[in-house]
Amino acid sequence: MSTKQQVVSEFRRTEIVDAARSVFARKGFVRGIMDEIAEEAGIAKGTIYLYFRSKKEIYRAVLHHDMEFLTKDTLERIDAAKNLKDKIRAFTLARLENAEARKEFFRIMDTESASLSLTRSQYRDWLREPVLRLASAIEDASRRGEIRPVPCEKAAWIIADMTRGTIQRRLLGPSDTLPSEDSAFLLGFIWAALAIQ
Amino acid sequence: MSTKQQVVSEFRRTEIVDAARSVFARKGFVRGIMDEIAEEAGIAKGTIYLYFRSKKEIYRAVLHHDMEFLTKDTLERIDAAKNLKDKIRAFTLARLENAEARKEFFRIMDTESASLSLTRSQYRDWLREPVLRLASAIEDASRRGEIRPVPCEKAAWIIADMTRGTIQRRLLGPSDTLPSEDSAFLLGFIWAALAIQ
DNA sequence: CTTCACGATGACTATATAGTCATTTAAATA
DNA sequence: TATTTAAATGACTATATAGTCATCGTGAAG
Repeated sequence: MSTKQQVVSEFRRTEIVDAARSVFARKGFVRGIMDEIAEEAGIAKGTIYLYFRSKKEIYRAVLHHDMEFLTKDTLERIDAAKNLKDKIRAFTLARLENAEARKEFFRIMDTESASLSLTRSQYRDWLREPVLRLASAIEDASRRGEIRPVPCEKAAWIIADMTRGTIQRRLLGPSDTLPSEDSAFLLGFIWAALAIQ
Repeated sequence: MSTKQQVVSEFRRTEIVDAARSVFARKGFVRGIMDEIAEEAGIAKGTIYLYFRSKKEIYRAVLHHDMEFLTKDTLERIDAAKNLKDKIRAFTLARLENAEARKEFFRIMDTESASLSLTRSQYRDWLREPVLRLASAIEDASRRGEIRPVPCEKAAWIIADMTRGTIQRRLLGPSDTLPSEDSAFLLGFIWAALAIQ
């Protein structure tokens, strides 16, 4: 296959995935119908099936692409931070800012679930890596006596819970706070819980 | 309408709601089909439509009934507790224990979402009342100087977030901890964050 | 015992939509 | 330019399932 064809093919796939993301965010998996995705992508329905086997495959492509990015970004930011406090801030801020920049994707994650075997438990799998990274940072800090001793994995998970909840509340309506403000509040709460004294 | 008929009618409705809860918990709203609900209830499909207008109405009946109970139970337990610490424990424990006792319902809440206009934002509406009750308890304690000053509503919401996340983790697989243990961990974390010093 | 009333039934209909494929259109090649 | 090859199209098919309704069965009333 020539390079040019590959480029065109990749372009079509991206077009379709973008349209699908928009439609799924508005309607969910079941009510997001192929005709609408085709219309939004500006192509005929049959064309979609030249690039994807099924509706499920498109859905997976959307989630996989966006999750890959989010996970990568979160991990990089955690790793770039030097101390635990900054790593926690990095985690929350990465999630909050990405949610702001990619509302459609987060709306799918927030809203959608059971439509496929995918998603809810799949979501946890994606989340696991960043959370475990946070957990080991907590463990290190705990061992060094920088924070009080806590079950590090449990602590990491509830940090993720608070962050997700905050994001969901932001998605519900136009929020009057910046991601950085929400992140600061979370960090304040979490750090108070972890700090010695 | 005679009392006897009312009793029979109420019995049928309960039968149907119970079957529907079980089916929806396993399959979700879309894939939970009426034939299966009828079979599980041990009646013909047509009979269902003598007691409910539509599939949506059954779904709503399930959620409404169970949510009503959960909200009531949570509020009662919060109100029964005297001090803030006990109120927070009451909140988390009420949710965790109910999740344990009514896995099917919580599985619907956890899993399902976009299928209807209902559910995700509906869920927040139901949650709001207990959370606000918690928020005002936090405000009282804060004013009395029993805890350090915090934005009470935000704090209440993230307590709810942590609780929900913990429940969802429990639902994913058989958990090796008791609800009371998870509640204790959450309370320890939260109290450390709120306590003075 | 016969008739009536009404809840129960399940085969059937109406509808929505994922996925197909014969045909058309455009691009590449000779 | 003519021919071949591939991509794009959208009307169509196949299927799933929510909801209907003519019919049946049963218990109560007369």
